[in-house]
Amino acid sequence: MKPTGNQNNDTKNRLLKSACEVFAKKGFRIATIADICKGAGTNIAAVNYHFRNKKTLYVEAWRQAFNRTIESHRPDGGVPADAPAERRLYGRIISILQRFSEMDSYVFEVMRKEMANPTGLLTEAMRKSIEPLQEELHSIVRELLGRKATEQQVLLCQRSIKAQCFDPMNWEQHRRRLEKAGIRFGLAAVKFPIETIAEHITRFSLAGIREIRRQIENGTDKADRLAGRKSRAMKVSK
Amino acid sequence: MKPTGNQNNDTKNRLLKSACEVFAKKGFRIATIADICKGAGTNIAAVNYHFRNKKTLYVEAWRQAFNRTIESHRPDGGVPADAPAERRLYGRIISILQRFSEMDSYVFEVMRKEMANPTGLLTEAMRKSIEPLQEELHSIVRELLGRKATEQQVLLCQRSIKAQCFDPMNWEQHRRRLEKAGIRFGLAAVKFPIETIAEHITRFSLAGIREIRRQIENGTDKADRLAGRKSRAMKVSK
Amino acid sequence: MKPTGNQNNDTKNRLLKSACEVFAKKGFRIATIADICKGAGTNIAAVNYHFRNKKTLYVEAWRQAFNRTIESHRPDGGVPADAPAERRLYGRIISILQRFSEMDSYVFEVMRKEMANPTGLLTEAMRKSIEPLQEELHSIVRELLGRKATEQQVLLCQRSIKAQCFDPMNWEQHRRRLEKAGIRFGLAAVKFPIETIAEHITRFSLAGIREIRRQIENGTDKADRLAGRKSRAMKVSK
Amino acid sequence: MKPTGNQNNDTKNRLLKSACEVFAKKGFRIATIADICKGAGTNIAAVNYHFRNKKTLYVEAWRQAFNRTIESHRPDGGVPADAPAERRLYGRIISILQRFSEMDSYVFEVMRKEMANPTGLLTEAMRKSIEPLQEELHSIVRELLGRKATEQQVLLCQRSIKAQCFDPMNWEQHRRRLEKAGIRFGLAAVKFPIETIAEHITRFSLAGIREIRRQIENGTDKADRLAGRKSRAMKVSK
DNA sequence: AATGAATGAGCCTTCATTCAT
DNA sequence: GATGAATGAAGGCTCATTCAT
Repeated sequence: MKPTGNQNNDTKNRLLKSACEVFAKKGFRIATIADICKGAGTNIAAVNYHFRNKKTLYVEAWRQAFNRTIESHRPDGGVPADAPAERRLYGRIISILQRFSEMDSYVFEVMRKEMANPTGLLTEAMRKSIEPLQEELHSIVRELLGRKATEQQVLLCQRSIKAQCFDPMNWEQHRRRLEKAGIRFGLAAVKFPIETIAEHITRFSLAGIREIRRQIENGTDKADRLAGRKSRAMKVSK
Repeated sequence: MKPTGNQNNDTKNRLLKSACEVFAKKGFRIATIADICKGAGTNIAAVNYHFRNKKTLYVEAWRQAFNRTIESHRPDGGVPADAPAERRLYGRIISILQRFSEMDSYVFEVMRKEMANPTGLLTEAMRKSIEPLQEELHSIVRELLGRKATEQQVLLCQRSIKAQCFDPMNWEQHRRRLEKAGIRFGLAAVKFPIETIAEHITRFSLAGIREIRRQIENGTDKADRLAGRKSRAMKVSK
Repeated sequence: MKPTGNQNNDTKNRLLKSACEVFAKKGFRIATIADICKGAGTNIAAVNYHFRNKKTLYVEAWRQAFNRTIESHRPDGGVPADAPAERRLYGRIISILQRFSEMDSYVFEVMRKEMANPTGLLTEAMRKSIEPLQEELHSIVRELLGRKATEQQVLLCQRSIKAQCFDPMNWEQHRRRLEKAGIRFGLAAVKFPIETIAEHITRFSLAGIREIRRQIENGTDKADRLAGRKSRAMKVSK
Repeated sequence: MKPTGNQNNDTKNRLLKSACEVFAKKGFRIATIADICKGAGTNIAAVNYHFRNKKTLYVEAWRQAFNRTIESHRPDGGVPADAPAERRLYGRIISILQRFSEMDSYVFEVMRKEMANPTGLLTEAMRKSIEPLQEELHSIVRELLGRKATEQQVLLCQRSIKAQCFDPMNWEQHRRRLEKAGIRFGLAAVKFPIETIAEHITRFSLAGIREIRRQIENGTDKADRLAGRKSRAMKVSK
C-alpha cells in the first residue's frame, strides 16, 4: 500500500537477496546481472542505479549476508568463555557448522566460489571476518596442547580441526547435486545432523590433540612411531 | 619448424596440455578457447577440429591428466597391502597429498573448480575415479574401528580423515594468492612439507579413531561426554 | 541551507551554469545530464523539471551565456564609429579576441563543438548572433578596399581576417592539452598576450588589404603575379 | 570469384573505409561500431576480429587515410625547393588546401573532431604528421622576414598564414550543412575555387609579411602605428 | 516545487562455433 | 590436416527519460 517508500528499500533488498542466491549458485563471473534482476523482479538497469555495477553488488551482497549470519550465531556456540577448553572447542565447532547449515546463508558458498575462482573483491572482507575466528581457535588449541607444544604443532592441529569443520561446506552442495542426479556413493550420500557431526569432530580432535600432547610430554617424536627407522619418504618394506 | 609428420598428434597434445593448465586455472566456463589455443600455439579452430567442441576438450583433458596422475603415484603410497592398517592408512594419506602437490597435476584443481561450479561433464568420470579410493579408505577405517562400529561411525571417521587430506588442496592455492598480495595471517601463512603433514594427519586421526573405538567397546556413547546431561545447545556448566 | 524562497531560480541558474561548463567541455552528445546535475548539485530529474529535456537546456544555456558575453564586451572594441576604418578594424579584432579569452565565456567553445558535431539546435541562434558582426566587418573591409573592389575580393579579405581572429580559439584549447601532456612543438607551444595578437593581425591584414587595393587600382590582376603565365599547377620556373 | 583471398583484405578495407566516413562524420565517441559495420556490410563482431576494438580501428583508419592523403599531394605543392620563397609559400598553401578539399580525405575532418572532442588517441600521430609541415612553413616565413625578425614575429606571421589555410577546413563543412538547410549568409554562402583562395592567401600574406619586415628594418615598432600614443589596451578616444 | 526510483534502448565487447578453403 | 575469417548471441554498462509521490 506504500508502494514507493517501501519500493525503495524493497527493490534494493530484493536485489541483494537475489544476488546472494545467484552469486552463491554460480560465482561472480558466471552469474549474470540479468539472472539476478530476474530473481529480483527488476530491470537490469536497477543494479546500476542502486549499486553502480556488478562488482559493488557482489561485495555488498556478501557483506550483508555475512553480517546477518554473524549476528544469528555467536561464534562461541553459546559456551561461556570460562568453560573448559574442551567445551569451548565444541562451541567453536558447532558455531561454524551452524553457520554453514543456515539455509539463507549464502556466505560460505560464495566464499568457496571465491576461493575457487578468485575475483579479489572479497579478499579483505574475508580476511577480516575469518581472522578472529582463527585466532580464537588457535588459543584453544594452544591451551589444550600445553606450553611445551611448538607453534608448528599447534598449527597442524588447528588445521586438522578446521579442515573437518569446513568439510561439510565443501561437500554438502555436491552431495545435493548428486542426490538430485540420482547418484549415491560413499560419503557423499549421507547427511548427518549438525550436533552429531560437531560432537564427532570434537571427540575425534580432542583425542588427536591429547595424543600429540602425550608425545610432547613423553619426548617421543612422531617420527619414531610412524616413519620410524625408515626413510622419510616411507618407501619401505614391512 | 614444422615437424609435418606427426604434427597431428603434436597439436592435439599441445592442446590437451594447454587445456589442462587453463581449465585448472580458471574452470570450464571462465576459461576461453582462445586462451587455450594461445597456450598451445594453435589456431582457435583447432579445438573444434580436434575435439568437436569445448566440452569434449574439457573432458578429454581431465581424463588424460587424471590417468597420468594415477600412474605416477600408487594409491597405497607404497605401503604393502598386508601391512598393518595403521601403516596402510599412512600410505593412503601421503598418496593423496603427493598427488595434490604435483606441479603438473591439474587434476585436482579442476576437480575443485568443478565442485565449485559444476558443469556436470566430469561427474561420472570423477565418481569412477574417486570411488575406489574411498572404498579402500573405508575398509581401512572399518578395520581400525572394529566390527562393533556402526556404519555411521565409520563414515564420520572417514570424513575426518578425508577432510584433513583435502584441506591442503583447498588452501594451498589461496595461500599463494594471499602471499602474492603480501597478506599473511594465521594458518594460511605456513607451508609444511608433505611428509610432516601426512604424519600429523595419520597420528592425529589414529588417536581419534582409537578414541571412538574405546567408547564403542566401553559402551560409553559420545553423547555422555560432550553434550551429556546438558541441553543440546550446551549452555550448561558441568 | 535551503534558501526556500527563490530556490526555484537558484536551482535553475545553477543548472544553466553547470550546463555551460559541461557542454563547453564535452559538446552536446557527450555531455551527460548526470554530469551537469552533479555540477549543479541537483537531482537528475531537475533538468527535466526545469527544462523539459536535454536539448532545451542546451539551447537555453548557450543563449544565456551568449547574451552575457555580448553585454560584457562591446563589439566595436571601444573604438568609436567615426574613427578611421583602420582603427575600427582593430576594435573589431580585439573585441573578438577578448570574447574568446574570457574564462567564463563558454559560448565559443560550445560553438566550436557545435560546428564539429552539429546538433542543429543552435543553428538559428548562432546565425542571428554572428551575422551582425560579420556585416560590420564586411563594411569595414569594403571601405578599406574601395569602391572598385569586387564582392569576391571583399569576401576573401574578410575571410582572411576572420580566420586569423578565430585561430586562437581553435588552438588555445589544443595547446593547453598538449602542454598538460608535456608535449610542446612549434606554434602550439607559444601563448601571446591578446593585445599583441590583435595588433599583429590588424597590421598584417591592413597590409594585405592595401596590397589587394593597389592591384585593383593598378589593374594588375593577381593571376599575373603568382600563377601568371604558368600552368595552374605552377610547375614552372619564372 | 575468389571470395576468400579477397574477402580477407576486402572486409578489413571496407571496415577501414566505412570507419573513415563515420568517424569523420560523427567523431570517435558518437560514431558507433554498428554504423561502421553497416557501412561495411559486415557483422559487428568483425571489428573485434580485425582490429581488436573501436579505439584501434579509429587509429588505424586515420593513419591509413592520412598516408593516402600524404601520398596523393606533395607537401610543396609541386614547387621546387630552389624556387624563391614567395613561390614556395604558394606551394605550401595550395598543398594544404588541396589536401583539405579531397573528397575521400576524411583525415582533416577527423582531426577537427579530435581537436573539439579529444580522445587522445591521435595525439602522437597528429603531432608527427603536422610537425614537419609547420617546420617547413616556419623556415619559409623566416626567410621572408629576414634575419632581424624576432622569433615571436615569425611565429605570429606563421600563425596568420596557417589560420587562413585552415579556415576553409573549419567552415566548408559548416557551409555545406547550412546550404543543405537552405540557409545562406555572409561568408558561409560562398565557395571559391582552390586556386583562387590559395592565390589570395599568398598575396595577402606576402603583403603582411613585407609590412612586418619593413617595420623591422625601419625600426618602427608596431606600437607606434596602431596603439600609438594610446594605452596598450587601446581604450582611447579618437 | 522538487526528487528518489525505475526503466528501455543502445553501445562496446567477448566468445564458441561455423564456414570455406 | 589445418586455419584464417566471419558471425550470432549474450553480457555489462550508460544514459535520457518517465513515474510517483
